[in-house]
Amino acid sequence: MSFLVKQATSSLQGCVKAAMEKAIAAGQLPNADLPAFTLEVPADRAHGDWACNAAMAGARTFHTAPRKIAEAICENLDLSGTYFDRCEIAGPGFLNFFLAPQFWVDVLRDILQKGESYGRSDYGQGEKVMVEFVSANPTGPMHMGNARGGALGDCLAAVLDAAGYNVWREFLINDAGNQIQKFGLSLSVRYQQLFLGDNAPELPEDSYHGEDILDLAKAYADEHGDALMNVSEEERRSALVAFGLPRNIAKMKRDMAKYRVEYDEWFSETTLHESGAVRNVIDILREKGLIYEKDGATWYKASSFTEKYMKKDKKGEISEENAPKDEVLIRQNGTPTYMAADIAYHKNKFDRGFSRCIDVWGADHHGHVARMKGAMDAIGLDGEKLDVVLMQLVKLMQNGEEVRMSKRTGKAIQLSDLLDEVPVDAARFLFNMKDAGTQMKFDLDLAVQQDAENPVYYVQYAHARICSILRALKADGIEPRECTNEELMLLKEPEEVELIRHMASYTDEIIAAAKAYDPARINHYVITLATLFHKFYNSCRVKGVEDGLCAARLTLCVCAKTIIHNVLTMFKISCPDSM
RNA sequence: CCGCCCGUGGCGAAGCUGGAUAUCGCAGCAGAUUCCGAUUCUGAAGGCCGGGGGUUCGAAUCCCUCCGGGCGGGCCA
Repeated sequence: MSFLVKQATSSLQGCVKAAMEKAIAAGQLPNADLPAFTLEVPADRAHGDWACNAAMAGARTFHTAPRKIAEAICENLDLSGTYFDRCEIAGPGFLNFFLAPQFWVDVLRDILQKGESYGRSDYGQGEKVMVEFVSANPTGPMHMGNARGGALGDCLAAVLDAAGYNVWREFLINDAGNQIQKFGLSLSVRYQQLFLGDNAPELPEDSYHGEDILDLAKAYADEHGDALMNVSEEERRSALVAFGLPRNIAKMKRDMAKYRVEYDEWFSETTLHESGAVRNVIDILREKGLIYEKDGATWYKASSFTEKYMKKDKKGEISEENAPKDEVLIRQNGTPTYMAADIAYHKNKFDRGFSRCIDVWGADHHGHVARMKGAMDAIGLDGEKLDVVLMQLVKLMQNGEEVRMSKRTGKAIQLSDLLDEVPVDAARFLFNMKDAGTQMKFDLDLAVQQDAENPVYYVQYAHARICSILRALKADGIEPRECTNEELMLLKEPEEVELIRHMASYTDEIIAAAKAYDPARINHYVITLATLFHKFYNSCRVKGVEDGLCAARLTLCVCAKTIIHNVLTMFKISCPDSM
């Protein structure tokens, strides 16, 4: 089912078209193709509820001054059967349409009737989409970037769900490959250092220097003593990995749970190697003649596939410096690369029936995007169905200064540290304040602030305030009730109409956020909703006004409460009745 | 060198599938509560939308170029 705003817009679109055709038939406009035009909500309320640029857009094709066209359209306009009651011509030739009060009444009824499902739509037609996000390396603790990725990915998934997609949340556990080798090596060195002191080997530059590695080595030593000092290096590493990896993964799961992120699946990369899926994609590429051997390694002829997804210059070419390269899939030493595993992983996703896969990656992976999309084409899938949301990195700020985070120094700010200091509500809301592509600063001081400067409190306060009003009136024996049209039409103060207008656009806003993969839009939306409610509250009284108006305003409160509740619940943020 | 992202009042941001007088918050100034929660609201002040060029009826928005900041260009992931 379509929703009211959409209904209003499309009916208006039809009316304007019909009016132009009528004007042509009547000879008021020259016979020409109808221009493409848009309908939008003007910034200035004096310009009506909807504005149309058809007259200006048609100036060229009709060879007529915009205002004349506008007059011709206006004269032939039939608004009966729509929510609009009049049209004005303004400025250079804008057609400004004004909604009849019945529209606002129906918006309120719509919200009341849909309740918790208000905002949901069938835009996505139940299409199966996967959002893979965070997928942090299990060799160490999760950091601030993962905190942003977690909020972003989870909220994106929530928005897609509300927009009618069938959404699956997934975490890829990179429990295989090079970084696991490095993990084993690092653990082994730390373990030996516990027993050998200065005689122990040193930790190589490019291994993991974090404190967590030392902690794991100690934990092993506490439980099993020096048993691993007398075995081969290989055996020692694999024992330590077998000990450390499950602990790290369990910690990631605990952290994500605390962060209120629930995955449908934690997918293990190892299964791709064990099941032969990695070998399988290489075989597929080999059958297509896309594999060759060089320098003892196995290469995939990636360049022509990657090229399709790279930005071309004016001449439609890619500069030499940036020319796509072929990729190694199996190293000289016989181990598959991340590229090989990732191709297999994405094939696995599509094989599971997802028609669209969305990956949330750090911006430092952007070079990988064109390669992965190209690889999908190469194995006979469709790279266009893989969407990557690149997320810029986060700077943690405290006292106006950047708090450095570095895995190397071992003094990294971890996700679990953050969640000890900052309420989950605040973290989830603040990390979803900006579009993924924008660099962001996370202000620790603001996040723990319990006042209106902190947007999540501002929004929660609006909800608590509405609940308080409802309580106060209930104490007087007044409860929300069904209102007549006449009663609801008493809501005509500017603050009331602005509030309803904004509430009417909620479903649209969710769809827009889903289309743009930008859940932060909903945070902005709900902040504005809270602001408009506070403005209404300050200029219109609910309690103590005459019965019909009181009932209507109570309805308005219930509707605002419903939407704030729906947004906060969707984003897994608590929605207090009092604070 | 090449590529990706970003640049909007003192600070932080919204607006970016082109529309009318560029929006909001913070800091600072002036105000509002006998009354539903002041964690709120009202008003004034503050702008060559990084610079320049182009596209057109119209550009913060699209294109080119330059400047400034972040990130990347592995048989790392």
